[in-house]
Amino acid sequence: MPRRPIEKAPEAPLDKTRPTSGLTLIDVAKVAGVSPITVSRALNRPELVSDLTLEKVRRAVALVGYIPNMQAGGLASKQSKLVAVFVPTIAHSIFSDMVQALMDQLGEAGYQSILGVTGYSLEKEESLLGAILGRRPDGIVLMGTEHSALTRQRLASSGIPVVETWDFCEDPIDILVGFSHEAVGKAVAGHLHDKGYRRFSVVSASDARGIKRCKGLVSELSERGITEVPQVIFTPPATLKEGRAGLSQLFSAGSNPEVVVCSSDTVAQGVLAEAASRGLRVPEDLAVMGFGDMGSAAQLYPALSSVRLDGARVGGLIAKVLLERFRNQGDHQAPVRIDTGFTLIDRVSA
Amino acid sequence: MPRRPIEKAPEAPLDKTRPTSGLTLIDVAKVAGVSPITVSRALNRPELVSDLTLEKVRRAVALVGYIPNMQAGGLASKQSKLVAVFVPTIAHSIFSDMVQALMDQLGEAGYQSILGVTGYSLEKEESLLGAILGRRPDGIVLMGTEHSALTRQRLASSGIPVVETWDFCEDPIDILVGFSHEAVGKAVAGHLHDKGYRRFSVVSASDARGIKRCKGLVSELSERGITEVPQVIFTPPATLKEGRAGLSQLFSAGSNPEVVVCSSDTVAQGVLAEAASRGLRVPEDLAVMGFGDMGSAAQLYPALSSVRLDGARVGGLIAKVLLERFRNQGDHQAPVRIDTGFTLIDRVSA
DNA sequence: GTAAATAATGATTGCGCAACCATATGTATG
DNA sequence: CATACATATGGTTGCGCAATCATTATTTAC
Repeated sequence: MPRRPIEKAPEAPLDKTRPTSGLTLIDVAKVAGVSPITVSRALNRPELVSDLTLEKVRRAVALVGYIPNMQAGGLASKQSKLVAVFVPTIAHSIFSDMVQALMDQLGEAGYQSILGVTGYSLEKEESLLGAILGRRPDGIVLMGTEHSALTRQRLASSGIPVVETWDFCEDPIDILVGFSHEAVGKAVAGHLHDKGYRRFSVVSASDARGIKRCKGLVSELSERGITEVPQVIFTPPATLKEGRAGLSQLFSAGSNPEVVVCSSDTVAQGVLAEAASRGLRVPEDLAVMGFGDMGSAAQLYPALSSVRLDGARVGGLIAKVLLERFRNQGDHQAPVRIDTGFTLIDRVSA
Repeated sequence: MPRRPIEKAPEAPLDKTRPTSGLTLIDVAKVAGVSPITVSRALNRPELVSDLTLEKVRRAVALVGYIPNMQAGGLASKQSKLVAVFVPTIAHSIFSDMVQALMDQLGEAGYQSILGVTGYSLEKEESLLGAILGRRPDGIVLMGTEHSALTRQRLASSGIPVVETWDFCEDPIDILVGFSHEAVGKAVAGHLHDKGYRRFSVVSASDARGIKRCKGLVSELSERGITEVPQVIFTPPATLKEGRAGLSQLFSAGSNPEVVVCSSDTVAQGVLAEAASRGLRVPEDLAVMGFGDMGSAAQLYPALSSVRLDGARVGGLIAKVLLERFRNQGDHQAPVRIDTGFTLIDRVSA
């Protein structure tokens, strides 16, 4: 192993700190007997290099165990190959299918994801953004369309492709891939009303999107002549516990609902559990409607009616749009607004 | 806003062609009227800079909206401030509390996390590692202690602090923070046996840790004279569906268990659902034991007995150990092996 | 009052890589 | 046979920053 004689420090301390990581293009180039830049090309644009050279380089890379330093590459090329993804939470989340699909597909294209957990707080989102912009991500994905003024301003002026998702609005920052929560609320109201339900109630988290769905529901019901909709609104995160407590609160407030519309399947599970513990039959005594159609909804007993969002599809769409943007950098980019829609899933519970 | 005319740059043309990302230390330095390196110091080691200068720099940073380029900083300082976290899945996962706590605490110390989703596959883990090592993370966190030979070799020779977690073994790569799954299996067996159960059965995912728990259970039962333990082993991911199917399979195979020990609370929920659909009373007709004590366990009806792992605490411990390592780089590092233990939670279901 | 220590700032260098341009070699075209 | 023209490779430069050393005020010690 060639030791580099340095002008000072004759007793160079054994660098046990960084064995493999000390390797550079130059080391590989020496072994392969080509110039460093040829090694770079062989790795990044192999079509520009002759088969013979390619083979030599590949052999050398494998021999010395070289792993390119993406920090250096990114600095030189101004591409980080990083996408920042902001989610409210990762625990038991309705977003996880979407995030997983997104990460998978970005990963296949050589992009890695850095996750920011905002805890449903716009302030947290803002401070996280400050930290993450330092990494110069090639793209940013945000849940929802509500952001602080500074967040919006920074994002807009950053020149980085931004995707807002899991909601819909008229004035997105950049790219929009999502669905209307008001429309979900209205659709649920219409569907349940058509099935004959009249005494509605809501147990919902107080996050922006839950509130929107609730408003949509109330508005549609009101058009159908129903104005009394008792609601229990709680602070996220949504857990079974909130669901159980929610139903209890409704009863103890004197409500006598036929159907409880919940802001998530998890909340609905809590309502189901509470109903079971009170000996209520579902849906005869009490109907329950979920949201999200997580895998569990179909498997519960009784099977939970819900609203399917197909997170994996949404995640895939986002990845596709982003990768498209990355490919045509500089070109004029047509604005992208995709409504991913939703599907009512009619099962036993409502 | 008091502007101080400095000896140079009277016509410093703020180039608005590049949004925010074009700004460098030099731009800030010009505005602040100091040298670039002083700006760097003011941001990274403010204690070395006079209050007056600090103020000038801060004002300039805010004025121009400068955000340091961490790629460049990392290249120069050989610190990425990045921690790679490998998880089998992020969806509805038992790991999410741990990951969230880990990310939170690392984030407070200025470290961001990059997530790798391995899908319970050692090959995927290996290929992801290849991609992620290119980022030169300052630390790596892995679920479990089973890894491919190449993964182990690469990690060991990378010189990067590695944490293996959520399991325990005798020969960790580097740092180990976890608990013994065999011990969990034995403890569950002992506990249920003491409560009087004799006809055991298992519904478990086939992941390495689930199998270990199963083995521990069987071994302890065998010491207590019980040799017949029907098992249903399925391929991850674990969902309610697997739980329902698992119980069905047990019955259709002619088993008549008193208690079903499950590899996760989610599976247990599935078993509960299947039991409910068959009109079985829990625990009178069939007892059910979960694993993980996710928030939902206590809220189910009937409340689910389980094994608590306290993921948040584990995540916090990992962050603490890692940050400690980062602080004392170069010094000799004592090996770290932490057994985080577990707690049996006795509720209604078993 | 001078030497020594401290505090505050600046100048230079190089981290590892890709963009850009320049330079060989061939290979078709008339 | 010369001009164009593609194919393959190398040289040089700079990305934005922090480490290292050098320098200048400012204070302290005796």
